[in-house]
Amino acid sequence: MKDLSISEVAKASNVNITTVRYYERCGLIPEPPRTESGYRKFPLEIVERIKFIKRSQELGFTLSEIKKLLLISDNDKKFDSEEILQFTNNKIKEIESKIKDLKKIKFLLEELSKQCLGSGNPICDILPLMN
Amino acid sequence: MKDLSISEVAKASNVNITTVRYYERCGLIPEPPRTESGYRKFPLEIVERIKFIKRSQELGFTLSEIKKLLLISDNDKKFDSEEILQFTNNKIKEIESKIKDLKKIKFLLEELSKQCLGSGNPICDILPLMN
DNA sequence: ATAAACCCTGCACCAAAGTGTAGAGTCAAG
DNA sequence: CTTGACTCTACACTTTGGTGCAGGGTTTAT
Repeated sequence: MKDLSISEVAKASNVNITTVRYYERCGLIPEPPRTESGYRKFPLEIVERIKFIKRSQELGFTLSEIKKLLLISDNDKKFDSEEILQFTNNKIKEIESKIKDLKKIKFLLEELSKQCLGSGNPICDILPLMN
Repeated sequence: MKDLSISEVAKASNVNITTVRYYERCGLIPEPPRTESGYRKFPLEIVERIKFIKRSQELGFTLSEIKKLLLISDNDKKFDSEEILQFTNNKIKEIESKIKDLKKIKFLLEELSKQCLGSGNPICDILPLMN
């Protein structure tokens, strides 16, 4: 198994090369080993990790939330069971509520789309959607 | 029906007062009428609109995406049916995919939570989650 | 009628999440 | 053995989404 250079990682995970270094600095990805001359060499799995980070961001999580989730999943010993349990249970509730609201927005979009097809006048009440 | 002052709006929608002005500047909420002396007076519905904006952000949408959605829902004449149809259909797909990935993360969290309870060693592979 | 509590504009500043640049070393192909 | 592509660090800059003044006018409660 060949390691990856930073630019290979960047290309494969579809982020900017400087973003990879930025994630390392922030502790979102572990510091990789280096070559003699100081070049980073990443294990293949890093690509999945970065994709996970990017996707989680698109789902509305901040880098610091994502970092905590990753550390927990890495089985970092910084956290005790109690804290993990609290974190995971909170996040689960948060996610359930996000799914609920995304479905509402989806419904709204479907209405808008329908009105567009059958040229009825759009009467789409977006506003009380989040209650 | 009494109108609302900017601070009433801010309090009711749980944002900073300056955020309300910011949203106005960005065109996310319409410019409200003013009193003689230049004070903004908002209709009650503005609160729902701002809540919708905040929530949509938490769901991973940017202000400019949210703006477009709101304009479309306002039946702004800037867009033709074709464009609306494209926009809504794309967003619907995006949302379906977000829901899918949120469910995956939820599953991961449930695994982590379980491992925490039954003190089995955590072997939770977060990384290939998004494929 | 005078504080306290509001509101206005304009501008500067802030944090998060990157991006770009300078200056220097490294590697690989011809 | 050098030219072009790649890497390094450090630091400055950018964009998005706001926040915080300063300096001024307004409203309300006593």
